[in-house]
Amino acid sequence: MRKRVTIQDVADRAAVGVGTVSRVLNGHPKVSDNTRQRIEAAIADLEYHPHFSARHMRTANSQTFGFITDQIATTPFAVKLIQGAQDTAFQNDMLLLIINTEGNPALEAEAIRLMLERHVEGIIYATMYPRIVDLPATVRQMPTMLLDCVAADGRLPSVVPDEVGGGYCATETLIKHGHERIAFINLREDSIAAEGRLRGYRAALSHYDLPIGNRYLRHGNDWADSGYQYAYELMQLDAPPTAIFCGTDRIAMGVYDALKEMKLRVPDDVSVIGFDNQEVIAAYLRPPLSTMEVPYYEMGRFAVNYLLAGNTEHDRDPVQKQMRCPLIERESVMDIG
Amino acid sequence: MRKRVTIQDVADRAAVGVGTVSRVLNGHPKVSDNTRQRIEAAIADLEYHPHFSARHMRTANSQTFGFITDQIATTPFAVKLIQGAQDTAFQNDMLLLIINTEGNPALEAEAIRLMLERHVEGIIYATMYPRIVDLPATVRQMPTMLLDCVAADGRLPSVVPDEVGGGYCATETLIKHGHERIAFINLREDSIAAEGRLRGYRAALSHYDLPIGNRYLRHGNDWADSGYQYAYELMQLDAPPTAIFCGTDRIAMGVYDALKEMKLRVPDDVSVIGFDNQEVIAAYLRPPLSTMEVPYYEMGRFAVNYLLAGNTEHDRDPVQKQMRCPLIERESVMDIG
DNA sequence: CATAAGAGTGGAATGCATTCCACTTGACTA
DNA sequence: TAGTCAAGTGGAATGCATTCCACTCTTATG
Repeated sequence: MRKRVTIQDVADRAAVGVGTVSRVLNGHPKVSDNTRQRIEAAIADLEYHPHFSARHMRTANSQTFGFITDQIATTPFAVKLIQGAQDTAFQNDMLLLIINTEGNPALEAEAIRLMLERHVEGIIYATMYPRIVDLPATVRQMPTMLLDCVAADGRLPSVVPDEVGGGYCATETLIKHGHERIAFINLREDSIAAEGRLRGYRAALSHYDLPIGNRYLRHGNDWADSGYQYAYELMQLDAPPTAIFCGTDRIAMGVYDALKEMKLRVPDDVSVIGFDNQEVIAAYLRPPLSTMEVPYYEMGRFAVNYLLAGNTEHDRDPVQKQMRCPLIERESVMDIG
Repeated sequence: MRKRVTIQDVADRAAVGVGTVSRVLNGHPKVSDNTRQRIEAAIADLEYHPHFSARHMRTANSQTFGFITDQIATTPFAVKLIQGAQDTAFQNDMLLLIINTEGNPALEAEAIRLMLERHVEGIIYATMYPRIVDLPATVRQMPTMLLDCVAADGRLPSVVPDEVGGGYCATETLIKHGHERIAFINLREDSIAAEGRLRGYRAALSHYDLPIGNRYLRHGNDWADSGYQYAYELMQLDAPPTAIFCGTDRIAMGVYDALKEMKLRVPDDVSVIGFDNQEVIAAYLRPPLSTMEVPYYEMGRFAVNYLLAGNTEHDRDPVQKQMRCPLIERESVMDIG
């Protein structure tokens, strides 16, 4: 193994001082063109690469963000969050150090410690569904951004999807297609997502002067089976709904199955709209499912950009960004009658 | 911002030399208990954290692996690969630096450069479906492991799923349930996965003395629509199959739809078996789909363990590990008749 | 023409943990 | 009792890029 090429070797070869090489490396202005070229040639000749750690002994920036997730495997959404963050970071010459803690507080503390030690320039803490988190106090030592969650004390900046807006938009879309009896099979009642989507559903009904009772409202468990079960239940009502808004695409999957068994066609007999835009489901259901997309990629992007912008006023009034959920139109919604 | 706590501060507080503190930090043996305790107390008091870069100036180990993926977002499998690698790394005090290159060669070279600069102790290069890759020569400078792909020249260690074994097992399972007319709707013909699964299918048929013509064989596009289309086609044959093995769970999703439309029940009329164990589909189809699982998590784990073991004989005969795909039994297969 | 102002450059000091040589002590051996 | 050895310890040297002060030329200014 041959010895490492250092900045001194480059300086020697180009017959300049190390300071000048460093200036070229870091794009400082006051270097003559002639010198710059000689140095660049030397760098290329020697295949010199700066030593990351040596560089960061003097400068604070590690060009690295930490990315902590509570659960990766359970949901496919994680990837988009990570990818949005990763792409944006990479475009800005930053790298992401990723640790998955499975929500285990001990691992979490350890993860933060390791990141602190490596002088990450900021930490993104992402959860796989919106919830309230309470992070170890150690994170306050550095810029931190919450992704898909909010701090218990509201003292950390965060990005979450605009659940209310999504629920509103889905419902309004159905209303604009002439539907008046719109059912909503929501996901687990005790989640932030469920609560927001429900608020949006009600707001839309009320805005268009439709009744907002609980007749057409159900709370499922976000899996397909509850969609299946409640679709049966709803369609057996005296005045069955003409449209069903589902809290997740998986619920919609169950709804499709039930409707098919009842010989009802989507969207001719019943319009269906989902939530999440979980590609593998929504795009391959027949007919393809119209659904609200949660902009995970953009959320990841936003988080990194925020950190990059260096808004580190931790304490007073950090951003609590709500990201709009766009409607992905496919073929499961049509005008009534 | 108060000044950084250094090892010197700790040494002063504990009234020892820096060398001794370093010894405690790194668990070297020759330190008296008394001294060790004083130093540990000082570390705790001062909230001292070693400076990663400084440490790393003298020692080669960066405690970091690089993880490069060609595509993250397109498939939900990525997460498992990442998680398996991440968990295993973390358990061994290593961190993962993750870069997603979307298969763009320029980004790939840049990613490798950045990782080289940071002195990662190894690189894992993961693709989202099994294929042959040709990596920039720069990776040969450090231990490298391929995940779900193989090197064009076979000179890098790799882990891939045992596609042949998976195809064999799926087919054999159906045979053992008494099926003799077993269709196979494979995925895109030109992929390594398709080829392997087909070989396994044929091997099983042949091993049990069943005809291995192409009558029941179709090549789809791995989406649901080809499953839908070919299921119709197959069931209209003179002697329709009694079981359908699908190259992906998405294909199985389409098959289910077609069978339902034809009023055929799964598994009573037709048994179905998938491939991939894509949870959101397989577990929520009705009935839940039996399918072959690709052990992504274990593959990630294997890759890290291999790197950890420090088997760096790049050149001569690197491992080409094939990971067994287990059968996940659900409810879509039953005895014939 | 003297001098001020810049441009360009060299290189010592710096940051922090590790390593290793040299040293002190106390215990044990002959 | 002198001599040997291991355990325990201190601290200077080290690794490498950045920073900043000091210095040398040019070029412009009065």
